[in-house]
Amino acid sequence: MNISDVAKATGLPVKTIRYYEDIDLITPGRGENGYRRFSVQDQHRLAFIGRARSLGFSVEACRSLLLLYNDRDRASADVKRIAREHLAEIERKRDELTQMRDTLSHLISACAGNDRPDCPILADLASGDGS
Amino acid sequence: MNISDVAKATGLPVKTIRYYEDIDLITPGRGENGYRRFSVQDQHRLAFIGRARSLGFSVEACRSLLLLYNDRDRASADVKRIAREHLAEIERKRDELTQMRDTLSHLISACAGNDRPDCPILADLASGDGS
DNA sequence: TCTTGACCTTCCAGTTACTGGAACCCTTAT
DNA sequence: ATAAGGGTTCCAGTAACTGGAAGGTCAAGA
Repeated sequence: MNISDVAKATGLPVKTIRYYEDIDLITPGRGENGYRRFSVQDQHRLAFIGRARSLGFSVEACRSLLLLYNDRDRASADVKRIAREHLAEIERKRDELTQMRDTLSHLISACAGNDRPDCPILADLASGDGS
Repeated sequence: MNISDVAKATGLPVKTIRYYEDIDLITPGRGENGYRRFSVQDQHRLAFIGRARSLGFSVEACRSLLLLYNDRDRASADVKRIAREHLAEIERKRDELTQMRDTLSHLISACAGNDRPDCPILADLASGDGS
């Protein structure tokens, strides 16, 4: 399979797949013409990465997860630890966004949004009293 | 005021303040020794930026907000529009994180986390059936 | 006066995970 | 023969800093 076929199959952009090779997440073979040739394992690996990325795992976390995936002697505890750390980070970010959303929607609803200059949003940014 | 004083006053790192000068968000004066000298307005501007950033506004959005802030003829509608667009983006990201959190916490609770190799987290990443 | 330490300066490189584009080669069909 | 539509490499850019090196300045103490 050529790169665009795998791109279609995995939903990953061609550029991204080349990038993953660049950082040694995958090592597809090469044909005589120099084209990358993707095996079923390569595809599988890319799909794995794509799903891990869609869960927000960093590329380095994906690397660790792939190592564990290919390690028949792994302990599920190792996987769980990585996932837990990631979950904690997700929750931290989500809480941060929740806080932003609450503050911002509060300010937005207080703003007339007309052609007059007085604006509680700017007032808050200027004073920082958070009222 | 020197840069470290302003850093203390605004809570922004020294490096960040220099960076903001670099991208023309602020233009502090200079003393004879070449040191930056921050006026009260500079401080005010930096504090404004810091608060806008903490609400997740991009640096470019901060630039727009500062322009509106300094425009006595602004319409609050312009500010509100920027804030609304930003809020929509925040909500989109938050929803994405929520989705990730739900999936991930589901997988984590299904994983024994012991020294055995079988792991629903890896299984899901490999198969993508999302079960 | 000298020195020490804490400031300050600029400039360059690295971070994350791609993405766009240029310049060029290969294949297939007309 | 040529044109379209693959593929290749390499370089640069994104966002918003951050770290570090090399070096100038300032205030205080011996």
